[in-house]
This record gives sequence, C-alpha cells and structure tokens, in this order.
Amino acid sequence: MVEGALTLLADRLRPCSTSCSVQAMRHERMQLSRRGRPKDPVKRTALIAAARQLFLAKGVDVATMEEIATHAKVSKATLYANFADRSALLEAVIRTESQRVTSDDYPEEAKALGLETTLRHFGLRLLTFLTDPQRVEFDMLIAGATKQRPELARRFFEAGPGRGRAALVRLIATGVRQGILAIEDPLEAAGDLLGLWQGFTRIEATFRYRNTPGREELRKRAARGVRLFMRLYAPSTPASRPTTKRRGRGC
Amino acid sequence: MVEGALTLLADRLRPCSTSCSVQAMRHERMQLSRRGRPKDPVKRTALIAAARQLFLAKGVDVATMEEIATHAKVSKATLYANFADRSALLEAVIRTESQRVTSDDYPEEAKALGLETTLRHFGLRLLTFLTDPQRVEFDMLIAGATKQRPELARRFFEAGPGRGRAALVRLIATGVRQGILAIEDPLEAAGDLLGLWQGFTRIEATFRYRNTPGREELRKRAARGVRLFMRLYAPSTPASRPTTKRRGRGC
DNA sequence: AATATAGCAGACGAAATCGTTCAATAAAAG
DNA sequence: CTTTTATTGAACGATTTCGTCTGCTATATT
Repeated sequence: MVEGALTLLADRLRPCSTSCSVQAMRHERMQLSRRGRPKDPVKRTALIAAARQLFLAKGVDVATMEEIATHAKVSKATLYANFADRSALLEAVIRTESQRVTSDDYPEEAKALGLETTLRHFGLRLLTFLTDPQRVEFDMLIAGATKQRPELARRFFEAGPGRGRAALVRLIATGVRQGILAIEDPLEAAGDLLGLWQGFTRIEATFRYRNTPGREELRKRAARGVRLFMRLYAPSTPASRPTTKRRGRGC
Repeated sequence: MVEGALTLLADRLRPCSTSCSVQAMRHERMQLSRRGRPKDPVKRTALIAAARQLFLAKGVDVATMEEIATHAKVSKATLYANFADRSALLEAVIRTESQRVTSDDYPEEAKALGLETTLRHFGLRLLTFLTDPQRVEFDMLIAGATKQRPELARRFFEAGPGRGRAALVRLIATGVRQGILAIEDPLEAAGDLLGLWQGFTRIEATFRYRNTPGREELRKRAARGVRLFMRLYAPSTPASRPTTKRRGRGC
C-alpha cells in the first residue's frame, strides 16, 4: 500500500496536533503563518475522521483523496493544504488513533473493589476493545501500513496494546504483593490472562467468522478468564504446588 | 481494496484447479476447449505465486497486473487469459493458500506418544504457523479482502484456523474420554489452550513489535501452555489440587 | 483599513493502469 | 497434414486519479 516514501513531517505548514486549540496555535511557536486567517482545526479533524472512515471502509489505497475531501465537507485544495499527500494523511490518522488510549489507573480501582472484580472490568473493557469491528479493521490498517513504516507500528503498539499490557502487569503485580496471586513473572502471567480472555474470539473476529459478540457474552468471557486465571495462580497450600518457583520459565 | 464485484467464476474458460495435470484436464469433464493446445498449468501456478508474492509485498491494490505478469515471466495477455481480472486472481491466490492446510490426524499420535506430548507438538506447530511472518502478512491480506468477500474469509477460516481448532477439540475430547482431562466443554477449553499458547505473541507479531520468536522459544511457549492447561483441567482429587502430578515432561 | 492567509469550486495536465486487441508463432489434437 | 487453441509482445483507447493551479470570497491579524 501507499507507494511513495512517507514524509516524516506529516503536516504541511503547521505541525499542529489534532487537538490543538486556536489559542494554543497562537501562543505556541508558530513562526510560520501567524499573520492571516488561521487554519480551521475543525476541518483538519474532519479530514482525519473522514480519512479514517474511508481508509477502513475501502482500504488505504482505494479511497480517493477527492472522496475523502467531499466526505469531510472540505475542498480538495484544503485537504492538500493540510496534508502533503495520502501518506501524510495516513500518518495523521494513525497518530490520532494512537492517542485514544485504552487504559487508565486500575490499581486504584483494585484497592476499592478488589483484584478479581477489577480484573473482570479490565477484561471486559479489553475484550470490548478487541472485538470492536472498527477496531479490528483498524488493526488491519495499521498492520498494512507497517510494511512501509515499522516505527509507526511500534508507536501504535506502545500507545495501545503495550500500554494495556503494562497496566495489566501492574495490576497483577499488585495482586502478588497482596498475596492474592502466586506469580513469578507478572509479564508472562499477563500474557496468560490475555490469552484466556481471548481464546478464539480474536481470530474469529479477524476473519469475521462470527458476528461481534454481545456485551453479555463478553462479560462472561471476562469473568471466565479471571476465574481460570485465579485457579492457575492462586497461592495454593504450599505443600502441593511449589509451582512457579522453579517451573516458571525454566524448561 | 479491489473495487469491482468479484466474479464467482475465478477462471475464464477452464475451471482447472491449480494442481490439475494435463491428463486430468483431458479426461475430466472439459467440454470446453479440448481440442487445441492446452493451457500450460505451469504458467498458471507461476502467476498465482507471483501474485501472492506481490500482493503480500505491496498490497493487493497496489501491485500492478503487468508487474505480476512480468514477475511470472508470462505475458499480460496470458494473465488475462487465465484470470478474468484482479479479483479472480486474488481469489485464486487465497484458494491456493487455503489448500495448504495445517493439521492432520493428531489423535493417532496421541495414542502413541501420550496426550501431553501430542499437545506440545500441536502447540509448537500452531505457534510456528501463527508467528510465521509470511503467514501474518497473509492474514492481513485475507482480512483486507474480506471487506468485499465475506464468504471467502469464511472459507479460509474453515480451511485454516477452523480446521486446526477442530483437531484440537478432538484431541481434547480424547483426553477427556481417557480421564486425563476433566472438561465439560472441549470447544471452550480449546480456546483456553490456544489462548495460553498465544499470550501476547500474536499481537506482537501483528504489529511487528518483536522479531519472530525462534524455534526454541516457541517450543517453550508450547510446553508452558500445555503445562498450564493441564494444571487447569487435570481431574483433581477434590481435596487439594494434585495438578502437578506429572508435570515433569516440559523441562 | 490594510494585509495576509484560509477556504472553495472547478478545471487542468500528467501519469498510471486497466483490460482489450492484433498479428504472428508454438503446440497439441484430429 | 489441418485445425484449434495458447502464448507472446506490443500497441491501443479509456478511464481514473493525482496533485496543482486559478479566481474568488471569507476571516483573521496588525
């Protein structure tokens, strides 16, 4: 996809982040073009949104620039005034998407509601996220764009899945400190939990083999994953299982 | 991707499967075009191979038909003689890929080597399969093509992941019958095992966050997944959990 | 008010690629 | 042999899309 090399400077004149306000634009270092009529940030975001939608719907290389502009109710000239070319637009889309981050501070919730409940919430949120059709398609988009731009993929992973994973690891570590879990390597255990949550659902979603699971089903899956996870890693009566101690990774 | 509607008839005149031999072509019901010079099956497969490679490398919509023909050392006219259009070519690629199936008869192996060992083999094979970079890219390709052709995705799923899953389910069911596993729903349990095998690796592979894991690492993952799975589903003496009974194997 | 830029609509040339066609040759069947 | 089809290379028209540009109005700064 996207033939040419991508410009590292996503934007034309104003390297203005999507969320920047007009005031911010004025006061921050905007040496260029401070004088006349400022660019309308609304149009920019509309363009990104339209591009996102059409990239997803038709594919990055199939969606027409004109189409995108029309869809954003903006002239094509304005599109090109904001983004040098299709690649720049794609990068903006990905960058914007990366900023919609997933997770937050679950450790606090954990203190209030208990680990298991928090994990169930986390799982539900994660599964909802992972099975969201739009999300699935976006993953494809990213993965496709990755061919030309590995570092974009990395950034996306770190902003999205990686961050979720980190949160999960922290959560698990908390449980370990509290003695609720007996785990040697929280990172690996996080993988286990994720896996238990996922099962086949992600693959099924990727290939559209099933319809998107409903909320109730996801809730069940989340709960089930936590149950199994606890069964795996509950600190047992020490006699029967020295489990993760020696066994953890070594084999 | 791939704008037009796709012809269900992938081929132009001769609905000849990729592997068909010249004799087969003559003797099977080939009412059409039995007389003159037969089409060269080699060219056909070369075209599919070239298309596969270029679709993967550049994206389905970016690779040029001319390019593909050249790459296959075939004239463009011949390309169009074999495949009505790009979509037909794509379908042929996917269909061919679907025929490279994964799994076979593991239950037999299970009888010979024992369930756990067989599961480890299965897991290794599956993980190798899932993390193979080419495979990952092909998944993207499929997922992309899915937008226009849901039924192709279904077929692909059933030929690939679905078949693997079915094999795994059978394997687990065998274990249940033998009393090695205490499982109510083998399908769900298969999802668990798959999840334990996967952990984060698939996501990481999708986003190229890590390099493809080496064989040894995959082996460890496979073994670990089986170990955890057995711990989850070993028929326990209700009092404690003697899970670890025969945990020795993995190391 | 003067100035400078944003935004729009539309037209534009340039380039790429599609899928077809043609005449000539190659290979198989009758 | 003749007939029939495949294959080739090249050229073809048609179409699409790109990215630019022009004339005009709108909206901001100074």
